[in-house]
Amino acid sequence: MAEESTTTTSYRSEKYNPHEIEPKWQRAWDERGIYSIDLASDREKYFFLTMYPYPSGDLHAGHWYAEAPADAAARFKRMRGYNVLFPMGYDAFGLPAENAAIKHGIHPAKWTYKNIERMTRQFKQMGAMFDWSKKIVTCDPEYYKWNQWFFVKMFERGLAYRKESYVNWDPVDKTVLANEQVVDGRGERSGALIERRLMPQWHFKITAYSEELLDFEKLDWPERVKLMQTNWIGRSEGAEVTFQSEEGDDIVVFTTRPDTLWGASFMVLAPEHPLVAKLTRSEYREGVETYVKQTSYLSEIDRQAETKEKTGEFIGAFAINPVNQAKIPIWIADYVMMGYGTGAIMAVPAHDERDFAFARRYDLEVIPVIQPAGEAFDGATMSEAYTGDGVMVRSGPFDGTLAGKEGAGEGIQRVIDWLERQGIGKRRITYRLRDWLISRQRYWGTPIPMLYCDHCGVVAEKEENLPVVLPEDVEFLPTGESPLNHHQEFLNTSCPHCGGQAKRETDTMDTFMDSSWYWFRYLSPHKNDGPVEKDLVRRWTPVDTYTGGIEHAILHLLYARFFTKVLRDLDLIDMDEPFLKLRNQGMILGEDNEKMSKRRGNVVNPDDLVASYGADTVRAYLMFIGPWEQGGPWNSKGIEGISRFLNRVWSLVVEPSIESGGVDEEVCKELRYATHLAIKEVSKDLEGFQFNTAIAELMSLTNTMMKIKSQEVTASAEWREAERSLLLMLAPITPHISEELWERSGHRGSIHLEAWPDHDEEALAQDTIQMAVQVNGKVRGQIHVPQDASREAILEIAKNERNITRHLEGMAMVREIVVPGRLVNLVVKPDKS
RNA sequence: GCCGGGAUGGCGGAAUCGGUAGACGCAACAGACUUAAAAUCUGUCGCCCCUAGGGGCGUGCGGGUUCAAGUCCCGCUCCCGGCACCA
Repeated sequence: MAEESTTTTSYRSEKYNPHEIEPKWQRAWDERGIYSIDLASDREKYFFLTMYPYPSGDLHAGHWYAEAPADAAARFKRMRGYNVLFPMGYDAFGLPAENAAIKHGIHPAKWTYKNIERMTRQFKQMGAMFDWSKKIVTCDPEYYKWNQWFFVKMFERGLAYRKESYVNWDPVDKTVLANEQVVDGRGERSGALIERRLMPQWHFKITAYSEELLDFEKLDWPERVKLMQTNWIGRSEGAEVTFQSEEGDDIVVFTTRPDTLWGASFMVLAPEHPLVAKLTRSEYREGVETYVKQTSYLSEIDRQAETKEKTGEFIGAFAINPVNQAKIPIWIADYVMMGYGTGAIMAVPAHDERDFAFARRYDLEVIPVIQPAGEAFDGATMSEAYTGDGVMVRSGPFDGTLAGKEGAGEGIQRVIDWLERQGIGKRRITYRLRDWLISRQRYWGTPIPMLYCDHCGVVAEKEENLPVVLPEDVEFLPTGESPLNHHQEFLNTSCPHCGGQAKRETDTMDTFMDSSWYWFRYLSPHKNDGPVEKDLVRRWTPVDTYTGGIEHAILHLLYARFFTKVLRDLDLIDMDEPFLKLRNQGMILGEDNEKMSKRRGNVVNPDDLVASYGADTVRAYLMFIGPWEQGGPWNSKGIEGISRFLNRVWSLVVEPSIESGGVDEEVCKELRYATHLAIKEVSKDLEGFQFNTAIAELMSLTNTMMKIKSQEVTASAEWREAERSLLLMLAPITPHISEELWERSGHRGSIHLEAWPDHDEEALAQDTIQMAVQVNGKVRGQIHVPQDASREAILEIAKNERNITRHLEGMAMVREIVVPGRLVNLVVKPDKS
């Protein structure tokens, strides 16, 4: 840096130099420990949580966008007097580490910890107030031990179980993939066509909590997130009805439209339905088996992709409709899913679009049984299914009953009651939600602490033997197969019950397990006699505010809610919900308004930005760009504006005023008004995560101060108040420059330990107010009236305004509207007299 | 297909218990400072008409309610997100 020949002998440079002050204050804060939290303090707690990142290796613009504004919001809470816990950690298990191992021959652990170190350093450059003494790293045995402990507890309670399940199998990488890792039917990594395979897999019984998970009563969450979860859980009310095959086998179907039972003209079973093999007649067996085989090859994704054409196969058998003894053909078709309801449906083509399409394709009967007024359906000529309300017809005892899903639900309820009385059906609620498949055929994850003993069967590892440590001396095969399958020492062990030979489970847990309870662990990251510290949990949770990306609206947030309820039922905690308030930030886009990607070359690198502008400018610009929930495109010119703003604040405080203008009482009063208006607005904005408007307000206050700055004014109490307030309000947003200027303007102690300023409503009272005057709804002039002017007085002044008088000429008054503090509207019409 | 969210200057965005549209910033233009440029400061800045005082139009499109509509209602268009044969 070039030496400037300044006249001052001071050690400090008079120009704003973030590269000098930012590292200086980061060190000072660290040394003084101003952000280390006392969890036992009596002050009111506030748990501010942001979603911990995956340690990919570099803090990118998206991380900054997620964390810097969250840091500002957390700092604001702290200045408001709360004892704020704002922790950070790493979601450190997962596929990329394993891929790096296969590709570059570096061990996942080494790769991960190296990344964590680098990212932590980058986080510190941001100037965030994370208390790093609470850091957790999920791939550390002291963390994942408790994943295993929970797993065993859940196994003991029947909440973790093993069953055959269809999975996305990547034949090249020889592993199961999550649905998100399958793109257009191909493996994300290998590009291979994904197959559907039936494999024994561990599951968590999240469906046991379906109903409770639909209750968002206590939560201040975005509507769309609640809605997405509600849709995902997919509750449907209806009935189970038992049909019978001609041979007397019970075939149970689920329907939400029992009022259409009399219109069932065929039945469809899922190809995997257990009765298919038994019911199929020999002359149809070949066709049916071919069809079943075909569908089994299709992954669920392929099966869903073919939404247009419905296919199926008649199995040669018939079922008896219990409501009218009608004999209807039984088909199999892949549009019926084994995983939902009972895997069997009664098909009512007249009143269901899918059944209708199927019926027309295979020329099956269509029997209308719901008839809206003024129409007469004919099954043979109907061109589409009728799904609306109407009167039941051809429905035996129910003819004439109003039925349907929309308004008149009466028919449905009455039919269900009747079915129950007849003993052929019962009321039933089904959910779309499936149990959580937690097995992953991977290395870099928490080992599932289960064993397979020749004598005792499936047994859980003993608590004192936990953690089941992931062996480090493994060899990664280019096939992508988990090295645990070949690690003899890990694989072969003894049964904790009988002591005999046993094999370990080699699957590891889905990483969503780690993130389902991590926030509890921040309270006692190194506790070794239990997963959580009960006293601290009672005192500090639930989390008051949780922030993160909308992409976790369903999975992570639903799993975390489920886990909280499980922990409650295990008597570990006493709350129902983990996160009281949720806010989602949007996505920061490239300058071309597209998602940032290396391929597009529109990536902005925060390290470079910090190098040219300093962290404070980057923080503030990310907050200024637009509404936080909305995200938006980066603008390399836009950040210049913030840079200018901070330079203006700097010179406002540091540079002496050369002008002299005399103290004007009016000017001081206006300054006080501007200060208190800013305090009021900025407080409101930060409370509501409106960082962009908060900064706009601070800019306005700065502009006002710049305009009136003079030797005399800067000596006034109003100026000192304005300057002090400005710095205090900037502190959460731009912590370094605020601290530096706080010190330079003669304050002692850290600004970050100061209280947030309060506004004085009296300072906002004005003697005269400006009002717009409209004539017939168009603004024609402005008037100034005393604060307490009466309606009559206001009208008097309005009518005498020059331009208004002109517009009133030759007009007759129809109506006079006065909106206090806002405007006057004079409604007139041409005077005919 | 179904369910959400959105559309405001050249650009990012303000303003929604209906009450002066365009705060704040970017870009642009003009001026001051400078030999010059950069930086900085001052001013202009929705479109159109007008010599001025002013006036017309304007928040995706078409209607409506109202003294008053970016905001409420009805009908569309386009964009973004979620779910996708869930019986």
